[in-house]
Amino acid sequence: MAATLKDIARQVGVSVTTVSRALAGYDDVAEGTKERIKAVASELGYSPNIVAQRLQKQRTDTLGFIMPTFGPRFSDPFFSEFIAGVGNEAASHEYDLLVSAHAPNSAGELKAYERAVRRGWVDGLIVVRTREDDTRIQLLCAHNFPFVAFGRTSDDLEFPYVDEDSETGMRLLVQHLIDLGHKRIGLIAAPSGLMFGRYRLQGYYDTMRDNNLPVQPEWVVEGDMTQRGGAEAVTPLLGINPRLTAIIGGNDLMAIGAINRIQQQGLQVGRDVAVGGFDDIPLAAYTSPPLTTIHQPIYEIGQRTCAMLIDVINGRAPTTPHSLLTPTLIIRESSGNPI
Amino acid sequence: MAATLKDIARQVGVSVTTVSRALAGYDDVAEGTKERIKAVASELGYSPNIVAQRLQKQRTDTLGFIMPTFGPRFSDPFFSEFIAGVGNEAASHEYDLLVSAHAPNSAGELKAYERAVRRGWVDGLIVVRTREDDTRIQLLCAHNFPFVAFGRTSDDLEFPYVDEDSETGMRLLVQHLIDLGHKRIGLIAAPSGLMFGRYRLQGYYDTMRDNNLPVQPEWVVEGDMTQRGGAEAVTPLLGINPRLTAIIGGNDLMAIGAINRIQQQGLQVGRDVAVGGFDDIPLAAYTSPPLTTIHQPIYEIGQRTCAMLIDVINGRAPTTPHSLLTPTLIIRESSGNPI
DNA sequence: TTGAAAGCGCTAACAC
DNA sequence: GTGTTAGCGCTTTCAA
Repeated sequence: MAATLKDIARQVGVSVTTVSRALAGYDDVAEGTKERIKAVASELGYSPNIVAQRLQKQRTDTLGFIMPTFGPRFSDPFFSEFIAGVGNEAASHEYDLLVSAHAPNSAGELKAYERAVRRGWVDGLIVVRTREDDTRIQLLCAHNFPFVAFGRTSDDLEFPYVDEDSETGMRLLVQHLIDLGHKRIGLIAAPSGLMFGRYRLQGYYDTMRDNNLPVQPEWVVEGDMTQRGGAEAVTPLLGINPRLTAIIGGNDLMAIGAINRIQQQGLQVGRDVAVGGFDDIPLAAYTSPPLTTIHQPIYEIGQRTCAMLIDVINGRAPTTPHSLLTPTLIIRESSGNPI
Repeated sequence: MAATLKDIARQVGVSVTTVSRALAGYDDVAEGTKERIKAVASELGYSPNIVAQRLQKQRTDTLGFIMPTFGPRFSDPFFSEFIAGVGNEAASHEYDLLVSAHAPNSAGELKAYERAVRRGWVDGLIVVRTREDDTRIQLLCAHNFPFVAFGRTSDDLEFPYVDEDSETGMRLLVQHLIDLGHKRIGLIAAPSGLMFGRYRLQGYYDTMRDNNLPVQPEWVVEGDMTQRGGAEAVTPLLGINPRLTAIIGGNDLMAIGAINRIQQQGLQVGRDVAVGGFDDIPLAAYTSPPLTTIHQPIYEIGQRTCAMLIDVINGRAPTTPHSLLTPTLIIRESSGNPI
């Protein structure tokens, strides 16, 4: 099959060692030999066997990413953009990216992490969608395994992370709605246990309180982060009397589901009910009406997380082990005019 | 760091070979020895070094997937769902999935394929979004490297693929619109060069012709597969006089962009202009109005492609080396009522 | 300037 | 039953 150092050595008539050194560009190889070796190497279409290199170097130059995915028909734009960011950054440092998927909190998920830690198939891991009491992170910390998280946790473990300031993001959005005159604002929250959901929830409560707007418990409903979940969650919210004048989706997907259901009920989004989202997925600009939302630079976050991980792996202390990005408010039509 | 066979061997007082065999479950190891070895192994938290195993076995148990992605802010639901399908199938066969991303037709892309072929870091590759005159496939065929494509090509190379029957899919959609009374139907086509775009285009032309409906050249405009592309492409289409009564997006993303732009022009989708898409991404059911489209089971396609690749790698001839899936028409509101 | 030898961790053919 | 030996392809001392 593929040519090896041995093949080249035989053909040129030198030792494997010399070939290795010639190709590695050491300058203790005679010019002539080097030339011949290089010629034969390219003639044979040689490239080093990466597995052998890795065994010898005792590192894999591979990063792992275990996607926490619900069900099969899963299609969260977050992941494709995040992977693109991580992947491109990894590639630019000559790292590969190993991807797998497991349902969050499942036995399979934790096993995948354990295997990653023990079997030395990746040099480090990227963890996303952190959870309160996150067993993945506890495991990684306990084993002192290199990783960087996108998101924080509630316990007091010390680890490097990148996160967006969801709380501030949500404050921007809620305040925007309040400034438009809304007082009864509902929220479709992320499933409890997810850290970012918690921050978003906090931002919602705090902003309402700061504006002296009491929140009724039934104004907050949990959704499963999908359009369908958003649509289903909005039904009870619309049944509330007096009617809510605004509804926030804990992410854009749920906001889009909510818009759909609101319209099905014969109400007009942006006039009868204002809607806001969170994430600013590419589609958000193209819904009808276009979605007011909070923008997070997912692609850049992916890059940054990846760069940080590579630093960690190479024993370089990241310049900023905890980086918190401030999201921005994108006002479109779904939040409507002042009332 | 991680425990090795040698560590266990030393501690138990046997040879590395015996340990290897005991752990592999061979029955030519004395019960007592086996017991002790297993005990020490688990005590030490041993798991085999995967890189060493791979070097020795001369296979990586890893599949490669190089995503053809345009620009950074890229977020095609197709990919996340496809990866999930491939990844889960791979995992169930104990294969890993290595993912990277390159712009289609870029130099970097082809290099990535060359490296994959030469460096033995993956046992096989998955190729998607096949193109006419596809250099990736030519390369893979020339090197006899195991791969399976999602999509066909225009040349007569023989290779295993899974594909959806885009032509039939498009026929279903166009006929549906014609049955509703439409005669002037525009199309936002996929970029030329993409095989699936070609089939879809063909399905469009054929169905129009079969219904004796002449097509004006300006009815067909190319878009770049994104919402933005769809929105931009729709502008010239709307300028046509007499106005088109229906517009088809070459994929759902473009259809969604088209809907957006049509509405911005003050026209009502499903009444003034019917719109159809292609793919049935999860969001399609939640646009306003919900999108009439052609459903393809991306997740299953991913699984199937992956399963086929694993067969190929293991020298099993796939039962069906060319599998063509028939898509189905999903009628929602964007195509409107009969006119 | 070059080569022999060892070793990364594992498996397997072949003795004992 | 168990150990010895060799080898996967590569890098890296250390001697020549």
